[in-house]
Amino acid sequence: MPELPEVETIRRGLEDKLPGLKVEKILVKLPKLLKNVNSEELNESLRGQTFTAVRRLGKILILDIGVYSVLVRLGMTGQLTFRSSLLPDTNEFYVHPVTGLQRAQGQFVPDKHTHVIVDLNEGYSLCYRDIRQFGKWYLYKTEELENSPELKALGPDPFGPNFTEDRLALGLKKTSRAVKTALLDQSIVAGLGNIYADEVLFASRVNPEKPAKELSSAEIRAIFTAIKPILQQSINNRGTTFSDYRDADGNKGSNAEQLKVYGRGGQPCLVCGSELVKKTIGGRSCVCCPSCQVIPE
DNA sequence: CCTTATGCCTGAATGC
DNA sequence: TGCATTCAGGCATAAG
Repeated sequence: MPELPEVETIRRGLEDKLPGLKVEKILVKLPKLLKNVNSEELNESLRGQTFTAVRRLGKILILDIGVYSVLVRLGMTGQLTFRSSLLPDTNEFYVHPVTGLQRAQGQFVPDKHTHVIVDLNEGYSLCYRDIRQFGKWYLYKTEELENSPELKALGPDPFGPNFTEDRLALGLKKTSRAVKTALLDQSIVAGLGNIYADEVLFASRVNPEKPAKELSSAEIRAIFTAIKPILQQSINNRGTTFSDYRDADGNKGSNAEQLKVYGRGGQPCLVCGSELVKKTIGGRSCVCCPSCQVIPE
């Protein structure tokens, strides 16, 4: 599932390729994906416009195109890949003789789960594939972006200037929900999903079930201190691929092998050897160590 | 205002 | 073998 590191990896991949290219036509095969615009309006607004930048806030991808910005939420299984129609649909590693564009093994090929194809000039295209169809697209004028409900609802991005220990403490101290649930709340901190929330809580040795408002200053400091390094490590590894996540070139990330708790329920804790426990907190699965993640002094 | 539950979705894994 | 059930979870929305 694409969380901050996965979305950032996709962003970096697209940033290398999209700026300067023009939108020629957008084919939307799953209309419900578009939340505040229809297919016709999307085409009328963006046709002939040029990509200028690719940004990210939390798990939201922002494609700046002319005076417009497209917000993309990848949901659970969304994939956004850049491809060239000049390349054959094979799974072989391939370098195009003219463009030099590399096509890695396993790169995405359009299928029944491909819901949007953005045709660009130069024979390129941007493809959106989403098996579970939880993704959402929005269209705004860039100047109106800051007033969009989707961005206004976001708390600080961990790599942004507003992410401070005090700000995190403020968010956590106001809710009685389990700290695990609070870390998944995008209005408290934007970008954590189930994988990295579990990893952060393990690294900070905090009990995921502890009500957020009862956290000590030391626990909040530990959580704050853990967040950026864990996300940065995953970005360095190009994200975590369990099943569906792919980067902008269609490649998997390699961070799964670095995970300490997520996906390791029933296996031994890498710190103390205790059996890691999988439980449900706030309706979401959670893996933690019953002996490491006690309430520390 | 707050928290919890539900529905959206498909495919892999499991059960009989 | 095949069919039904369960699970995965980001997030909007309904319900409590």
